[in-house]
Amino acid sequence: MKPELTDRKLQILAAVVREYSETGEPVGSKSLAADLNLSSATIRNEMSDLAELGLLEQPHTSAGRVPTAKGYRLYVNQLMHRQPLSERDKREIDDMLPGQVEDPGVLAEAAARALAELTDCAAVTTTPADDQATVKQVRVLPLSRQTVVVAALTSSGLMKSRICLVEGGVTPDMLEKFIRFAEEQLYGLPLSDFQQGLTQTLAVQMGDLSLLPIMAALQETLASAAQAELLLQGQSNLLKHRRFGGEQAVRLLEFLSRGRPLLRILHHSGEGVQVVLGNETGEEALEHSGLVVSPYRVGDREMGSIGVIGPDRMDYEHIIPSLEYFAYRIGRLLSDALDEE
Amino acid sequence: MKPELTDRKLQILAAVVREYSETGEPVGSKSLAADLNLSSATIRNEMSDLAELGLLEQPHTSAGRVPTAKGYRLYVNQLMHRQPLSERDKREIDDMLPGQVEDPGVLAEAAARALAELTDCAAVTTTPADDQATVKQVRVLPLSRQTVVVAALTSSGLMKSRICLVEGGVTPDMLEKFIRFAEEQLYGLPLSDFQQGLTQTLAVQMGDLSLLPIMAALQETLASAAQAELLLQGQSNLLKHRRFGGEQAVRLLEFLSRGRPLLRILHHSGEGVQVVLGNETGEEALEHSGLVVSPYRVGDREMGSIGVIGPDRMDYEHIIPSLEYFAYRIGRLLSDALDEE
DNA sequence: TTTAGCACTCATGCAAGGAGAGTGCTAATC
DNA sequence: GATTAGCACTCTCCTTGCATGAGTGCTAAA
Repeated sequence: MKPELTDRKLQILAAVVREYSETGEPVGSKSLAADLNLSSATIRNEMSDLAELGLLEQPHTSAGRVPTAKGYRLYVNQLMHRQPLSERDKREIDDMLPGQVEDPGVLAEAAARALAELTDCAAVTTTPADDQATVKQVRVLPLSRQTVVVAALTSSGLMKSRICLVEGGVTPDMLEKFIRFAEEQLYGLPLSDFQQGLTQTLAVQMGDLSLLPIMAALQETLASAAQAELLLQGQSNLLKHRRFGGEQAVRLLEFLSRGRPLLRILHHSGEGVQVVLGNETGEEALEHSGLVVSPYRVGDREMGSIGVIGPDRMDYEHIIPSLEYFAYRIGRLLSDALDEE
Repeated sequence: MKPELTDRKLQILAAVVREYSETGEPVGSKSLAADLNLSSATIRNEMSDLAELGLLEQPHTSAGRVPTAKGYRLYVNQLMHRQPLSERDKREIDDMLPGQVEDPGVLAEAAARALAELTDCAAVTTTPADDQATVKQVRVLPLSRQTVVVAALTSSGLMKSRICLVEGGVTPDMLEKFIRFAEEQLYGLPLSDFQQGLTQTLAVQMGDLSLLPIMAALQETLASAAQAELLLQGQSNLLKHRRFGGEQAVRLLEFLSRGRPLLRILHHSGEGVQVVLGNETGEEALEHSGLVVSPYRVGDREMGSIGVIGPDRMDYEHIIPSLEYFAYRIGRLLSDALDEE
């Protein structure tokens, strides 16, 4: 039958996790004896119990102990206490971000770059995307004889555009008609309305099939405005961590560059800062790695995510508050740009 | 005194390069004997001469020979004959690229991704950027109480925008005034005029300092439109090549993500497809790697570059024609979008 | 319940030895 | 005079054996 999970056992687990995070080596009983005022033998007994509980494991018979995923999870959820960010740290982060948002994509990229540098891990952000945002402005600009550029601005401050080929050219008449239609019928509609191909319907409604290609381009533009893009930085940092050797590194980088599966993980994590252990995702490529993820929001609307990807034994106590601050700061900057309080 | 560089020596050099490219192992005299209808002893003599000429070298006394940078350069310049691309290959490439340009950035990214996948190396493209392109259209769209979005379209089909904070808000009057000014004074000017901060001058010319922030945003927008962006794909492919182990891989990836130095290399390479050997660049991070680079053009104007980054012993004979075709195709697609012939 | 002591288990590092690949040189051959 | 066969020599790489040391589990004493 299972041993009981006493308070002291938890303390020992925490100590093992901390030491293991620092050194990356299995931790033995002796190295903890001093810290905890107990003999190594006592600790050995306790560790043996912890192993039985599935919280620690041994790489081989005569090595020290290493926390299991379950052990780590327990630590992260209950044992860890976050190290608050100093004012200095905050200022450092502020300095790495733009003072105001000139372009949401640029902001997201700067944030990812800063976060990667700060944590020595890979960092990922999504560009702000909100399919509840609405169509704010639409413009159609002639580019060449047979092409126009369709541009759309959303209420979330995102500007997107598409080049659109119109066989036979475009007359000023057509443009005006299109713009009028857009103003009357489309302004204020949420982007989510444009995910599916309702182009046809709209074109018919417009009563002019020659505008179909422009309508199609506009729809694609709006659809893409609702789509979050993934910005990845600091992949090379991952290689520095001994944890990712050979095969594993290739798999991990390849996974990250695939984009979609990573997006899914970002979306599925909940409210505030979340720790996701690689093993828990079922993704083979994420073995031995961990993510710390947080959404950022404008007002009470989730606009995107920011996250750190590193070895599962990264320094959560420090990274979590940093990430939290990043998310807060990004939200703040975006809100400022949109005049929202 | 130096041995003469006979025809047969060149043949042997070529054979060494080819075999080395395939296997990555130093190549011995025996393995070439069969191919060239000579005894291994003869080849040994010749190889010894080639070593004296600085074209081959030995990792250690009793290993086979490896081409030096000089040897590789000679091979690339004179000995290699490109393998023409099959129609099938061309179609495959066509299928991986969009059928028409909807957005230049998307095209560049798709090309990089396709190229990386095809070559199993890293690939890089720059977004089209031409500082001789001109200002085609300018728009200012109100976003919120205190912000507007300044958008600009260039003659090269690039649409860029910036969010711009205007303390105190913006009146329709101001907007109209600004647009009129832009239409009259700025349309047709080359982007290169906006690289330096001539904002002040223009604002004074405009006679209304309250428009200064908008003018500044416009200038930044136009400056950024002249700036090529770097799109990198397939970094993880590099790790698969045994050539990049440990330290070297970190340095290389880190170098790539730095961006600027890579841009410099892309810009400095000449007319058509160029092979750049890492050693020749003086960049330590590029040791053991090679680049194949080509500009792509619209009309006779260079708009950007596309390149492959891999181990210096990559398969140039195949990669060069592929890259050439990519460059041709990108140029073609862009030309189509701009109605140029 | 805690601790000291001890036998036991493995990973790791190092030295020695053998196998194999490839060379350079010399002398024979075409 | 160029080419080739033969051979001694040099190095790397792999294997094996052995010593070392960290760490454990168990038992018996405190």
